[in-house]
Amino acid sequence: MAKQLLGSIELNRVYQLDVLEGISLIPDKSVGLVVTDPPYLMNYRSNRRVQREKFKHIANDVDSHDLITKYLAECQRILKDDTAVYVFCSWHNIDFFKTEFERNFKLKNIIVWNKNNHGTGDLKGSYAPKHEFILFGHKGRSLLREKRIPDVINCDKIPSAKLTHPTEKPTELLKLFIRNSSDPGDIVFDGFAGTGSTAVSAREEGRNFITFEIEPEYVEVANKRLDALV
Amino acid sequence: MAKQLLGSIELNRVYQLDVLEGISLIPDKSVGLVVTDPPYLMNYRSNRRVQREKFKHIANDVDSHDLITKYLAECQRILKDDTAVYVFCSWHNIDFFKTEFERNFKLKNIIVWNKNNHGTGDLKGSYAPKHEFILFGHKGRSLLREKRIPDVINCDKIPSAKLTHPTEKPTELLKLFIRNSSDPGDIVFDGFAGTGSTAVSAREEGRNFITFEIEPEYVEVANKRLDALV
DNA sequence: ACTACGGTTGAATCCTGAA
DNA sequence: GTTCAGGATTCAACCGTAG
Repeated sequence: MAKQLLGSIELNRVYQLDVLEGISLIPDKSVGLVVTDPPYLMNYRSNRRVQREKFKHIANDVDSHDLITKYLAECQRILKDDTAVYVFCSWHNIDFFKTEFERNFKLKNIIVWNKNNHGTGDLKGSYAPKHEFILFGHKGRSLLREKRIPDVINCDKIPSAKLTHPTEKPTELLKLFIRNSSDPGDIVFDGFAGTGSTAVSAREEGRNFITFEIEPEYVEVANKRLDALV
Repeated sequence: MAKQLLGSIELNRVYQLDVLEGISLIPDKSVGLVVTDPPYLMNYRSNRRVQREKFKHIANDVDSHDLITKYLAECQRILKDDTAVYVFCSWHNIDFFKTEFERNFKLKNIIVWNKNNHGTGDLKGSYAPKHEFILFGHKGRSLLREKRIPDVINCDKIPSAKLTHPTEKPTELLKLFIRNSSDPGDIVFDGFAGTGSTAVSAREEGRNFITFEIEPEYVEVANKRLDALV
């Protein structure tokens, strides 16, 4: 297949690049959808030694507020008019993420991803954590393609034995967002690619993608996942 | 039954009073739990004419940020040490409510109330609204009484034909919170009583309550609901 | 195609001890 | 004192296997 270019960026690759460096190469108003899972800024540390030893620490997971601010502004810049944005986050920093999101986009929903299992946490003093949030909004006005879906979505998380990244999101969920807010051939962007779940989802739904990931190990895994699709 | 007093406040009544006026009468560190459903600050107006004509406009529903700020500080003052707080809110102002909540309490969860039916809203451009949030936290450290419950709670909303107040919450949900974070005989506080759902729930769970409501019509309904219990 | 049962897990938090 | 890192702890829900 011939290489497709957008400015100096080649489509349908997982670039090993710092997110702000990479995104600066993308022209204004050129991508059709953003689906992204940035660091939650909560200094995540898995409870399980197996997980701790299996994965690197998550890059930029603390004190990266400024990175998120700049990232969202850049997402706004590169999106075409009348497009959609999906940003994963947890309740711990929902106030910060919502504020930054609303600087750039019209927030339409805080979607709740209701997971099958609940986590650990403060077992005696708190409810069992079972959800994550997805900020959903528009640049301009974007119509949903699928029939109406509620803002609480039940979706199994990936069994830990199959995880390739500590915070990997199910492609089932990502593909739902991609189908619902883009058309075949559109360019989907994710600046925090991890092991490429957004890229894989975009490919499987017949969309193009531009993705960056800073960790070389994850880039390698992402490319293997993509190669396995062909 | 003999009247019980807390300072100059009589327990187990729905007072027709401005919330800040009323709460100022409550002594420091005297109540055991706060479960409250303040105005969401979103200029609520039902889409349905039937609903619009059935209910008065919600008092204090816009430009009451300062009221919420003062209210939460007062809730902090009147709570005993090592107690819990539940504050309903919607995603539209979750950033403001979270910030104000965290000024006064340790936020432990953002509980998602997953309603059975979804609402209307922007049919083509947004996901169907199906949830509300409840900020849950501690003053000091409060242990939950029931076995572990996830932070996504499925609970039917009250059918609109049976609503006595436009934003009435199901007692099933309120009673769950009351059982989980207080003991029989404790005083449950709600400064935005509406038609007395928190009062009814507290009574049914064998707790005492202190509640205020500014709208005389709703106070009357609340008292009828309470009388019907005896 | 069922249920029963034991093993595993979790974007976590608490607690302890060191710096 | 205070912060910080690392190990221990916890249990409802899910998974796989066996019956």
